[in-house]
Amino acid sequence: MPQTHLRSATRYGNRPTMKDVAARAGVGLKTVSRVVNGEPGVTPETERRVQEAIDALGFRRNDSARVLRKGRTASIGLVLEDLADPFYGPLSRSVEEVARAHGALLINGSSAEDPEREQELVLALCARRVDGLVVIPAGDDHRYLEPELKAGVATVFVDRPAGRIDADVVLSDNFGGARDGVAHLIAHGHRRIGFIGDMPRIHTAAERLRGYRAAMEDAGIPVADSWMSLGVTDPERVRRAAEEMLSGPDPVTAVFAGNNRVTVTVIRVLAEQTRRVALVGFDDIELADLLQPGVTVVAQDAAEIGRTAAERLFRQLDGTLATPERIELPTRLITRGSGELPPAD
Amino acid sequence: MPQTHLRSATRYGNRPTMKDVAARAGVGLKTVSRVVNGEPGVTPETERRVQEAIDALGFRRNDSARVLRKGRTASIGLVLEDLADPFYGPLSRSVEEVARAHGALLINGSSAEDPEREQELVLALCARRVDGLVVIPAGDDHRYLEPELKAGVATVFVDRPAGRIDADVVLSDNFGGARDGVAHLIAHGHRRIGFIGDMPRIHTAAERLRGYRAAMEDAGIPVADSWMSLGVTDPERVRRAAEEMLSGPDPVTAVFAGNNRVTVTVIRVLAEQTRRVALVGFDDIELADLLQPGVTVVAQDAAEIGRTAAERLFRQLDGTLATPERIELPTRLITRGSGELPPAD
DNA sequence: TAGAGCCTGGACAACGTTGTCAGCCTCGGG
DNA sequence: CCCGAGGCTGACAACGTTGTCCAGGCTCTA
Repeated sequence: MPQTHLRSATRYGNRPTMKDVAARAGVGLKTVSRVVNGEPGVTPETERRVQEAIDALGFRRNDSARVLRKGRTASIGLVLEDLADPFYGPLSRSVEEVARAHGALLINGSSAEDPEREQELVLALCARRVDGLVVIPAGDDHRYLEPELKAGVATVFVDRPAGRIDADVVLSDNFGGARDGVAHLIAHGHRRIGFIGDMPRIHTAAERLRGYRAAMEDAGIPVADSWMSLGVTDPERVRRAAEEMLSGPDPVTAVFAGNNRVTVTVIRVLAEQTRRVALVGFDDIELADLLQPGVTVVAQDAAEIGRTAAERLFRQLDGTLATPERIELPTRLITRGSGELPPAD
Repeated sequence: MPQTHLRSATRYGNRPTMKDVAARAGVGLKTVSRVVNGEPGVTPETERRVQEAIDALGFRRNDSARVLRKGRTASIGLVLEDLADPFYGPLSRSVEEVARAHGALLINGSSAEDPEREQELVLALCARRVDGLVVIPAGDDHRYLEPELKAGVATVFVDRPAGRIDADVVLSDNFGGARDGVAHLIAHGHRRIGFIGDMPRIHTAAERLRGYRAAMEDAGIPVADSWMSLGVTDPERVRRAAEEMLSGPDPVTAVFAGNNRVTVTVIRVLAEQTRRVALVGFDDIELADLLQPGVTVVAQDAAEIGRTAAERLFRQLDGTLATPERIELPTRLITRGSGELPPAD
């Protein structure tokens, strides 16, 4: 009995289909479809019978089949670095809100900062025929997306620009934010200011470093190599880097931390110091105002970034958008104490 | 020209199909399918030709069609309360890790603690024919899931049990955790201990309240009504509640905070007090160790909860699982200072 | 050298839905 | 009373893929 075999091999649990509903209600297939989709042209009486059959059988429309027929999936993909990072929670949430407002579901995945995994994820999402993609890129070459773009998959990059393709990107003014943060320290009398950041191959890290250098140069302060630590990322190495620049021959009186994880580690190190060292961090951290002293930060608005990106995505889908653009959102310096400490030699 | 009209109405951007690839490679449709899926029985030479055509056309398999044919979607749904809540980031991430290990994608949505929205989301996921669901319930009646369960959708509830249906659930030992936390305060000499928690209709909140009462009763301490604040959830009201129990006629010397949001607000309130008030919070919070004093908490392992739930989900899908079970994970008391303060009257 | 068996490739149906179109039935007007 | 219009309804094909099954060509052995 090939029929039976086929069913057991390809299905598990037998879900009722429109055909089953039609049979039970004694109507045609298409009539069921009309009722399910709220299309006009069905007698109230017929509709009632169909609805009854639907409820009795526990019918649920199969959206895979629907998608196959209609072309659009009403779902968008979000590829980010790590959902466990507090920066991405609100971002993801705001993207979801916008998607919901457009009747779309959100599928997401974490790249774990691995370019290969990013590509794998993005292509899996494309295979699901998501209507659009919001990508926080891990890699720096996105030419693999060209066929998708050509096929009409709306795409917006977030936090960092796409590599080697022309696409929308929404990001913070990393350069300006870092420059302002460092300038803030300079304004409070600091001259020996340390910088701890991620690998400069990451766009945001490079921009923030550039901001640091610009602020120093604007103030006419030459930067010692020992003040900069680039590419350290795990807490242990950040800790060592911080300790070194605090105890070297030319010790810093203030530190600019390149991202939230670095900031947290630096706070721990500073808490152990007897000397009061000023600190400004990029990215806000929770409870920053409750620490002693409060932590001064350059804050990005993750929710706003996500919202902007998602809205742009749907405008691409509406077709009301023309050429790719780069949208830079301002950052905000939040003073809470740690950045206003005077230099202590 | 109905053909043209159909295409423009249902598709946007023309994606190549296996048929197109087959035509270009000069082979049959099924041969392309074999190459795409790595099935055996294709000459290396033929495979090369097919692969070339795939690359040239930028072909990407349409998983909607595949799903329609195969029955399984290799995707699971996660419905949680709010991705922006720091508890759910790690949870979501660990569910995703497990899904990835099983070759599945994760679709997620936030219910915003609204039962209707939860149902809407869950049903949308079912319409997508997700293979399984991990749900952090907002509502307390999940009978609407019965047809889905019967149809074989694997389902695991997290953090709170399902309402009115029999399903797997993975949660923390909320009762035991709260009891231990309060007992810890009692052990440090406190007798007037406040409790601030969410609405008792939420299972976790009710259990934690029960733990509080049990610890007090075990110690033979009668509880004054003015020590308990139930159902407050927004920061402003939590603040008022905390201030009241601190300044009443029978002021508390310690507070047990029922969840992380409450804890944060209580910390702010206590920081303004001259008197030293002890605090133990349910749920860990970031940087809790850097505050003065460090915040003692009853910690849940969000990642472990997510992992456990997801693994159980896939075991349901393997068919290696029989009856629904309730899995309770232990909590961990982390002492950091605030819970060890002596009573100060 | 013939027959058996294997390997490769392709034709075809089916998955569940929706768009198209044609047929039926009813109702109102001539 | 008949005809046309318009409202309901259902038959059918198509979306892109995969499972089944068969044909044809090859190799290997007796």
